[in-house]
Amino acid sequence: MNIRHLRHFVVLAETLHFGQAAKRLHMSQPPLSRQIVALEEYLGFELFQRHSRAVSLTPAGAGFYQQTKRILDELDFAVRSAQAMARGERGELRVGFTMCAAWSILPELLAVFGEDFPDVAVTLHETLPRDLQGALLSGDVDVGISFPVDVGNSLMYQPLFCEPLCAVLPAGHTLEASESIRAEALANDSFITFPASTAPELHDAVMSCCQRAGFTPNIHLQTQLQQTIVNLVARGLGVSLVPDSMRRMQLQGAVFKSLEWSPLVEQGLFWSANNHNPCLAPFLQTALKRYPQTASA
Amino acid sequence: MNIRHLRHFVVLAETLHFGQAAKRLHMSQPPLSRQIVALEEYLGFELFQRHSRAVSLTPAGAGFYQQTKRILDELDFAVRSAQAMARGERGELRVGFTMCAAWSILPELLAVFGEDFPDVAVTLHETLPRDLQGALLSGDVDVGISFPVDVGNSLMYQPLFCEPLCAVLPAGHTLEASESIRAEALANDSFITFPASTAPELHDAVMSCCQRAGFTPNIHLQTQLQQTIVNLVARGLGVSLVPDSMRRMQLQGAVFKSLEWSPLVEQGLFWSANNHNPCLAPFLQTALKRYPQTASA
DNA sequence: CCTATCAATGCAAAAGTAGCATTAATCAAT
DNA sequence: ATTGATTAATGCTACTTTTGCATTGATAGG
Repeated sequence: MNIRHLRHFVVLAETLHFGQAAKRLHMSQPPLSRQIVALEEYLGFELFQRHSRAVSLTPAGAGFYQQTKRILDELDFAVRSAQAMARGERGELRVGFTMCAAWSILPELLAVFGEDFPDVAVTLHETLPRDLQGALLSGDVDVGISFPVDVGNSLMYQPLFCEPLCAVLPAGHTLEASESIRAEALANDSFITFPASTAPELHDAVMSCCQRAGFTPNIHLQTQLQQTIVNLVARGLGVSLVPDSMRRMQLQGAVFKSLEWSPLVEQGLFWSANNHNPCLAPFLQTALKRYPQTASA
Repeated sequence: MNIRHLRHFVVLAETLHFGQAAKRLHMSQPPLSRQIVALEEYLGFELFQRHSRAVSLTPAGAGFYQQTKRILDELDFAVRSAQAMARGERGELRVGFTMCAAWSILPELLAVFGEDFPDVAVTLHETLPRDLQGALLSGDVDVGISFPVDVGNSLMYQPLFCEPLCAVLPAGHTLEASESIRAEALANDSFITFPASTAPELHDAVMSCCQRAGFTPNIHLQTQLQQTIVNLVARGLGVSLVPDSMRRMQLQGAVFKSLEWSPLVEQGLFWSANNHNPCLAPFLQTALKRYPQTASA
């Protein structure tokens, strides 16, 4: 039994005329007759009743027609669906990201990707920057969004987005009224930061910002997440320099101030060169389309 | 694309080893390789990743595997189901029957048939004896259960069951206490009968019963159905002779009495010789098995 | 560096499938 | 009743596909 046999059978069942069915199948009538006979012999029962001048379905043939038509449709759908999966237009994509990405580019990336590829199911995984590399290499996630971290040779990186730092102060701070401030003005404040190992690149940016302003920050408290830092600042426990996108976190008691000068902090996409999830390429492409890279580092 | 391609693909997707898959498919390894390549070329994407020493499914291949496996299972089921339909073990059977059959052999026939052929959906159609022939010839029903009526040449008949008549009297009738009665005793009662055209054979039986007893029944009321006759008798409107199986109609006010002599009334199966419903033969066979015919007219 | 394992390829035989021409059967119109 | 037209089946040959055997190519492990 062949798919062709079945397709021929379906057409014949619909036309009930060997000649016309053969025409619709772009073949001559004799082979169609033979195909049907062969199918009947394989199945072990008659599909059609050959009356003198007319052809009609037997009851079993009619039942088989309904099933066969449905199954052929499902097969066609399965083929198209698998082809879409191969093109990455359909499937699953697991995205690992840092909290900072969640406050900056992640929502926009997901919105744009979801518009272009509505049939890709995206699973989100909050990840600390230092865990991202392992998650990518072990295959737990397909793509990561984070500050640049040390990449092994099988990990790829594509920068997407740069933003300055901004200062976050507790309400009532002497600088609350200023439009924008200089980092120097915070030289005597107590700082809330995070361990260098959590996000080296961002840590470097904060430190270089202070160094350029001629002071070493007076570190009072350390935590992991930027959003925790903002929370602590809001409770009056110190000041900090955080990525500008953290402004979106509108928290009573926390005031964000632009810096007159700040290094740029970069975020981008990481992925494993060994990952063959076909949804990965479309995601990278969509991300680049949304955040075009003018030739820079 | 061929069903064989798909079956080969499914086995390979399960073994992930060309050699073992080929063995399970009772073929050698090279044609299997070629089949898979051909399938991949037809589909337009890779189903498997060929690593140095291992074979693994691509994401699209994994999706296609699930669909394909399900579809092949459905196809196998459709084939078996259609084969069962061709054998008459599955399908639909429309049974036309008279009210008298409903009171006598129909329930037993349906019970026996339902046990042997649980997957045949039986549709019941109450029919007046005179309408049965038309329903059979037009294909509205597949088989009829009735008294023998005039059969055309394309209508087949198989007798199944014979039963005597019995008398039905209103409660309080002078014969109420008798164990069994002679028809002569009803010579002066007013009779409730039915038109000869409704069921000629049964009508003949009633008339011949009275004739043999030496009287012509004094017909007071006529209706179509035996059950209506019994109802009218129960309301004291007369007496009647009805098939013995009508005793099952236990109606207050109606008393059934055996006759010391009665002609036998026959019921049997009718069907059209042109009807090719495969469920018909199993039904006839089951009926004959339940009501075996000792060689008689 | 060699060997074992596994998938791919070359090639010839076999099987299956197609089309053309023709036959067989039956209905419709003389 | 006879003829003609229509429709499905059959005979036959050419072509395509599929198979198995033998072999090659590639790679991981000893």
